[in-house]
Amino acid sequence: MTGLVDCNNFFVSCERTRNPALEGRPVVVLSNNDGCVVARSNEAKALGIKMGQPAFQIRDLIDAGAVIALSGNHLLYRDLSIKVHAIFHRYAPSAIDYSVDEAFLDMTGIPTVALREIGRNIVEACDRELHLPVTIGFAPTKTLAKIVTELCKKRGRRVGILMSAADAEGLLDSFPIGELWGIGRRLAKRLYSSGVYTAGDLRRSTRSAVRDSMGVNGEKIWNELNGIPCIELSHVGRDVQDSISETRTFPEDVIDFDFMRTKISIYASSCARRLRAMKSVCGRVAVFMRTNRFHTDTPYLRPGTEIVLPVPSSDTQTIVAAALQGLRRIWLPRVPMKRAGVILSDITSPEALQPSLFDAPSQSASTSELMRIIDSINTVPGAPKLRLANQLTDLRRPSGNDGYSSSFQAPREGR
DNA sequence: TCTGGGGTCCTAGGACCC
DNA sequence: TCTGGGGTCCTAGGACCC
Repeated sequence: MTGLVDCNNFFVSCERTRNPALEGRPVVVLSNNDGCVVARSNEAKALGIKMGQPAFQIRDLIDAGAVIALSGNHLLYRDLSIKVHAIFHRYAPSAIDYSVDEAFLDMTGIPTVALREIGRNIVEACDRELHLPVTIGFAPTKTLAKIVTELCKKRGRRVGILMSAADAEGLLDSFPIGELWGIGRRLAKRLYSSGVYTAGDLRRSTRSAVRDSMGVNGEKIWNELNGIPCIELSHVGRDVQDSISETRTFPEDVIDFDFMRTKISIYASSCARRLRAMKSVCGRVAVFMRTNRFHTDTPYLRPGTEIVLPVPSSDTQTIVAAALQGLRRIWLPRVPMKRAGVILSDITSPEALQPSLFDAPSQSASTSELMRIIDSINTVPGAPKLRLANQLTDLRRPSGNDGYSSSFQAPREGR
């Protein structure tokens, strides 16, 4: 058996731990730039507010006080995420952290009576210690556990158990295909057109038909619905990630190269700092820009490129230089850009590094020491105390919500 | 007028190897 | 005129998740 434990309306619940007045009221948490809804209380869901809905579409409700809209406080969410996962691990013999607010629990060999007991203990501990509501579903596979948890939430229950896939018939027929784990908007649309509307419909399809139309992932979902566990979470709990990125949508379109260069430099150095925190190096630095995809009167452009470093590195100066080299390559004069970002990939540990036969190692002992000292000074969250000079152009122009002071008066380039 | 951010995985096609 | 087969690796794009 597998358990899935999931925090209810996580970001909203986090806010409620700090402000009990939010209890029982329609609350949403908004994304960067207060752009769209990324978390909703049950009361907000009841008003018909959708996940990802643009904030301007519910502006009237907010202004009228019918909905409380909060900007995200991600330091708080991270802190509570760590604490709630610690509770999951305390009560489950083996837990795999799956997301900021979810974990899968390995319940192999646990008797049914103990399942319910463990489930209740976790729910009560999260309530008592953190005031965070959680829901738990147990089932023979991860996909079925996901379904059980979702149905529990809809029915206001906190613990649910599905002993075998054979018992799932009615459950699956009531579960819309578009809400199934692994089925997104595109696949759902295709499935509707072939007459598959529920998880039950999918399970009654033949394995080969599912394989042909949905590939290996579809086949895995089909297996899991039939009680055959086959989804491995290879990427979770891994010590190094595949990629590190920092990307932003700007409040206003950007045409100014200096402004864009400043932003790319800031994103790249932030990625480099996170890379060093993982004690890793990267071999590739990608940079991209996007025009506004909602403007139908102009073409949607998304130039991007990738720089391969001669020697993998975690040095801020090396990574920023590569990102800016990429930016110069893809820059389009006079084309307004709405979004941009930096992605580091080909991440390895420096010990595993194969040094180049002919080139001098790019990361000397002295730059490593410099980075160590800079990181130790920049430990406080928010705007770093020490940064590269090319991040110090005038930021009075559109700045986005990245923690950097917009009133900072800085020397122009060359000083 | 206003529309998020950080990830992973799969697939198809091209380049290349022996 | 006729021109192999079995692979790997890389990349871009698409799809998905929370």
